[in-house]
Amino acid sequence: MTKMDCSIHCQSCSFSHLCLPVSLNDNELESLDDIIERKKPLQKHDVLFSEDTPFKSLFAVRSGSFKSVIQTEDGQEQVVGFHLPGDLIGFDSLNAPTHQSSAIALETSIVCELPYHMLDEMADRFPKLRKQIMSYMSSDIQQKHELMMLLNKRKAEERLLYFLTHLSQRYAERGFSGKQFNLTITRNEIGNYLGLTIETISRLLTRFQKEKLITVDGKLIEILEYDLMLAKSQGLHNELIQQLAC
Amino acid sequence: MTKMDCSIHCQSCSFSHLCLPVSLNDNELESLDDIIERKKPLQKHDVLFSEDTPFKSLFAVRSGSFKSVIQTEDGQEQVVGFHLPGDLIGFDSLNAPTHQSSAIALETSIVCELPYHMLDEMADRFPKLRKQIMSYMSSDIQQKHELMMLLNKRKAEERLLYFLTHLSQRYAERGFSGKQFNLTITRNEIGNYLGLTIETISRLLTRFQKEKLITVDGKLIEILEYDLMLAKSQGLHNELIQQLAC
DNA sequence: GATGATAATTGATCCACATCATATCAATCC
DNA sequence: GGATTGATATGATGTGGATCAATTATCATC
Repeated sequence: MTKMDCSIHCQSCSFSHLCLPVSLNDNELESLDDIIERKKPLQKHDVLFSEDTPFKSLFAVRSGSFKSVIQTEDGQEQVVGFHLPGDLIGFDSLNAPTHQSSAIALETSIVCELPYHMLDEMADRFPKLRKQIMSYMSSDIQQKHELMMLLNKRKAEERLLYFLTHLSQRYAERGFSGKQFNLTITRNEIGNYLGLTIETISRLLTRFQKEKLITVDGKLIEILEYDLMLAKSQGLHNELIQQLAC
Repeated sequence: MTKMDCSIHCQSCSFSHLCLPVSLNDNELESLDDIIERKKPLQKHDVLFSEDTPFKSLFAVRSGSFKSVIQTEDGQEQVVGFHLPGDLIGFDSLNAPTHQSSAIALETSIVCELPYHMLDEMADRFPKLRKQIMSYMSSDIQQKHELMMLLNKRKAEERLLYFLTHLSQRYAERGFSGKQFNLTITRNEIGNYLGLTIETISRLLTRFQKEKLITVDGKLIEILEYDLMLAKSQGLHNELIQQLAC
């Protein structure tokens, strides 16, 4: 509260309904707000933290977007997540000395830093905060299960359709347009995440456009047939998809 | 404490060092022990809970083993995890009305039931317990990241070698032999988990045996070349593997 | 020990996607 | 403006593992 007035607060953040504040009362929220450190903006490709960075904080995305990547033993990269405003980053490293993944800005972005020792201490005082954190982690685990299914059972077309509809949904939840958005990630990163090559992503985007499911203009994507795309992404048979179209 | 004396306790459990008790003092442990409900043994194929079951408890494996599976939209099954003694099951459902996966016994097994509302309440009184739970969930997330990498970047041979060495390691941690063990899972379930077909698993096991990496006798596996298998599972090139062998 | 049912092996064929090879396009920098 | 670099597109070819098919173990039950 002794900070400069120009600093930004949870109270004024348009994504607080998706973030830790969601379950806190005014009093609790103020305590949380007090421990949060606002950082200066990161530029595209800036590394928020890497696997060498000592684990000291979680981060909440205030604006922009990030990817999380892990390094394989043989030096390759695996994208394990994309983060939009309101998302929390760092849950994979709570019991480790250093971060267990790297977080890299996909565009100019702002994060809120949550020093973990303070958050940890607050979690003991505010049961609701603890529950909220555990709730996030639980959803995270559940989503990874779905992703396992996607990678194991779905073919290229279905994976990319899932990715696009899921992203659309996340944008919509945040008050952005879910129908039209700029990809802040490259086709390479999408492919890496989905276990496909850039060529496959490129070919599929072209095909989806021919099929009038989406329009593509460089990084600008427009979703034309959300319901149909969602159905197709779930491997539903064509007959069933026909029914849906009626 | 008013339970029958014949009931089993955390204090006498040989896997407590891997389970929630690990960070608790005697007093705390007793409180935890008090809320735990011991259940009668489950038989092979018994369902501990399914996706219809209201979420009321976490479960700790006391003996035996389980698989976790999720149902896809189109009715297929996806195995998302295997659980050995000391493991906790149910972290994917903390904020849901019902379980988000099913847990099925792979052999005769015993679980300890941890009623979640009581565990939740205890987590507020015992910071160490809370930290322990969050620590588990964090590791869980981290492991799923590794799994994503495995599914996206590794070919069939590497995936199965990872599975075998990882399983070997987990058995060893629990005081079982890591060199020789009975698979409680079918080749079908291994394939399902690793995104491969049963035929591929079968062929690879035969090949590994010819290459003198393992011996296979039905469900009995013997690990002959752990280090080599681990190196191969990480996609290290043959030259490098040669060096390791020297 | 006969009888199904379930799990595992093994071979032959096929195909979805990777890989390889170029070409195009946009952005940035002298 | 031309050169350079990184992202994208698209065609030709190859292959790892799926799929299909048939056989053989293994296990449970009466």
